[in-house]
Parts: sequence; structure tokens; C-alpha cells
Amino acid sequence: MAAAGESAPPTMRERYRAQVRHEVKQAALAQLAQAGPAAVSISAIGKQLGVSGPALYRYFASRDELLTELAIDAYRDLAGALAAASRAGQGPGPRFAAAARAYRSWALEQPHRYRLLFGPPLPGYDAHAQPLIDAAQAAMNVLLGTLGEADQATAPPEPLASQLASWARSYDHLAGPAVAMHAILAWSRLHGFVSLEIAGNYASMGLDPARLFEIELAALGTG
Amino acid sequence: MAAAGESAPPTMRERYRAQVRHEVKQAALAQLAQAGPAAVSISAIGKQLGVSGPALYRYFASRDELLTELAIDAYRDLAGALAAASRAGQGPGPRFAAAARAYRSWALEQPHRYRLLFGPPLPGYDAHAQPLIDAAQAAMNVLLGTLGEADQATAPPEPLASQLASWARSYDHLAGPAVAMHAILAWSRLHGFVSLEIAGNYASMGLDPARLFEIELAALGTG
DNA sequence: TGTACATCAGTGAACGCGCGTTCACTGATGTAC
DNA sequence: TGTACATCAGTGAACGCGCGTTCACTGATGTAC
Repeated sequence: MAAAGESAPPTMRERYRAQVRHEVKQAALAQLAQAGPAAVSISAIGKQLGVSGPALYRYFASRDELLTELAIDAYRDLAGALAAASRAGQGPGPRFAAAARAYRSWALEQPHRYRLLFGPPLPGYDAHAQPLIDAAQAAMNVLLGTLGEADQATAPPEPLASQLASWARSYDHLAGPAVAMHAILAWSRLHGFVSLEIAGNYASMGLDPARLFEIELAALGTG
Repeated sequence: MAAAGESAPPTMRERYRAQVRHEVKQAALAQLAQAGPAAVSISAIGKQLGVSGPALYRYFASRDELLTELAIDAYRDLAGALAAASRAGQGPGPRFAAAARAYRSWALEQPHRYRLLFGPPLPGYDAHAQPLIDAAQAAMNVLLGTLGEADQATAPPEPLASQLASWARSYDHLAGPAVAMHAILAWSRLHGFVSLEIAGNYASMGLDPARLFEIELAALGTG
């Protein structure tokens, strides 16, 4: 008998598989946190789970597939955190500020995952797979959504304006060029601040990153 | 025909050593450009130079020492580019803009070196050696120097103000807290923009990074 | 000037390590009759 | 209910690869007399 459709309730084996896949990912995240993406290794994960390395090939086709899943999970997680934070704010200004603080918090709490998403590409790993790009854009969409249309009406000059418009259009967003540009530049600044903070640059200068961030955040609203 | 600074003129062997060291670094930079810092390997460099791997231990005590020298060279190079650009500008505003453009240009021309300096730390490599920190601060000093003292007088609140003041003091800079903060936040934004551009994020959105940068640069002057 | 000597660049073998992935196989589990 | 069968998780060996580093050694080069 063939498995009739995918809507049937999961069998025991399916539930077991899902459970093991989850454990493998958890172990991979632990390695990611300890020694960076390059150190995520099939053998080491097997060792941590008390299982031989090749056993994991029952659950993931390759190391790359595993990394891709980790990245997609992380994007989804980040998008969720941004969305939850922005929902708590009233009006465009506070919504955006809340999302920006959530962006920083998420990155600080799990710097290894943040680096997986926004760090330099891994050698031999293709970061341009479509599911990855989709996941990244979903997170970006949340940021876009926190900015009200009326906000910051300085129109970008051509050809940027049309480039921005067609970018927003390309995934069904109604944002105008000015808002799109505002969102992108805000992201750029957020990324700059957060990646320097994660790397410990502010700490090694003896500066309080949280206070510095609040100042940058104030400028973000108006710049 | 001097170089009398270091007592005796270099012997032939000394000149040969310097030459080989230089070639090793060049080969290492080529690998850095092709496959990232993790791929810089003693064996591969030896192969590229037509020499066995262990031979290189005559010139560098270890792989880490080689990477450290590459980083220090890169910091010096970057600082030089910033200084040259800022010298060309008249007055604080244009000087800073010129330095910011030079920062971006330097990073775009040699993204692999930029990532070596500002990318995530390499596993097992200690990025906190004193010579490295000194070289980084020297580059930062140039950026600081492009900002005039009267510029952007919004004073940071405590305790940031005193943290900033003591940071500037810690390497003999006379900049006040407001200027120091301005420089640091400008660096943060520059880094954000440039690292996203290097990663290809703007390009994959269909945006023209050069035009976008000019807009961010205008905001940098006033934000 | 030629010769003896010290210096040092470079070699190849070796050590110990780790990796991703394939493959033939064992043994347990769920399923159909 | 018990039994035969198909499915599939997991094993250990193997392949081929690469790495940093140490070591005893060879052979060329520069130097002092």
C-alpha cells in the first residue's frame, strides 16, 4: 500500500525521524555556538549524539543541507521576533523602534546564528539557494512593514527610486521607494552596529553598547 | 643607498629572506581572496611557490603569525588610504566624506582583506594580540582626525560621555566626547553599509550600491 | 687566491588529527496476512 | 493469534582528502683566514 497523501497522521517512525532531526540540529547549533559554522561537522554531531557519523545521512542528505536548514530556521526565528516586537508598538515610530531593539536583542542572544545569516559566506557553501533567499526576504518584509507609508517622505533620486520600487514590487510589497530606502538603510545601520557589538568592538573601547545603541536608534528614526 | 636606520645594511641573505617573506604573503593573500581566511594554509602556499610546506617555517613561526602579519599589513594599508583621501579634502565635512568614500573603496577593492579585519573571528585564532589592536586603533585615529572639533556638538549623555572621553584619551587623542561618538557611529554605519555591499545584498536586490552609498553618506554628515 | 668552516634554506618522512561520503551489512521494528 | 516479510536505523570499514608541525638530514651559500 502506498502512503495515501501527506495528510495522514504521522506514524511512529515519522515522529521518531522528526525527533532525531531536531536533536541533530540542536547539536549542530551547539557546535555553531562554540566554534563557528566551519566547525559544524557530521562526525562531531554523531559523536555528541552517541551515534556513528554515517548514521546521520539517514536524516540529512549532506552537511550543506543541514546548514541550509539551520539558516532557514534562523531566518524564521528572527522574522518572528521582529514581528512580535513590532506588534507591541503603537504607530510607525514605536513599532520600528521596537523591531530595531528586537533585532539587536536577537543577535546578541544568539550571535552564532546571526553570523550564520549575515556573516561572510562559507567556503564551498552556496548561500544563494532559493529557499534561503525567500526566508531572508520574509524577515526583511517585517522590517518594511514597521515603517508607515507617510514616514520620511524624502524621495530618492532616479534611478534608485525605480530600483527600489521594483524591489518592493518583486515580493508584493506596497511600500513606496522612500519607505523602502528607509528600511534598507535602517537595516544597514542596524547590521553595522550589531555586528560590531557582537565582535566585541564597543566593549574593547570601554563603551556601553546598550546606551550607544539607544543614541543610534534615535538617529535612525530621523536620519 | 641607505636603510642605515637599522644599523648595518641588509646582507644578501637578509634581502632574500625579505623577498621570500613577501612572496609568501602574496600567495597567502591570493588564497584569502579565493577561499577565505580559513583556507589560508601553509601547505597550499608552499605548493603555489613550488616549495615544500615545512620550508615556510623558516620564514614564519606558525600559520597564526602569518595571518597576524596579513592583518597588520591590511590595517596599515587601510589607514594609509584613509589618510591620503582625507588629506585631499578641504575642511572637516569634505575631509570626512573623502575618508568615508576611501573606506568603501578600499573594502570593495579587497573584500577579502576587509573581511580578515572586520569579519568574524577565526576559530582558534587569537585576534586580541596587542599589535593587532594597535594597528586597528591607528586606522580608527585617522577617521577621528577627519572630524573637526566644532562639528556636531550634541553632547552624549552620561555615562557615555566619560567613557568616550577616556577612550579618546587612552590613545592620546584630543577629541571630545561628541566627536568621538560621531566617529564611532559613523564607523558603525560605514561598516554596516560596506559589509552588506560586499556580501552582495544590494546587488541581489537590484539596487545600485554606489548611489545608495551617496545617500547614506549625506545622512552621515548630518546624523 | 684558495680553502675550511659555519650558517641556513629546503627536503621528505612522519605524527596525529580531522573531514564528508559511500557501501555492504546487521539487527530491530512495524506491517500484512 | 502467530508468522513471514519488507522497511529502515545504525554499524564499521574504507576511500581520498587535507591540515599544522617536528625532525633528521642534504646541499648550497656566504664568510673568515
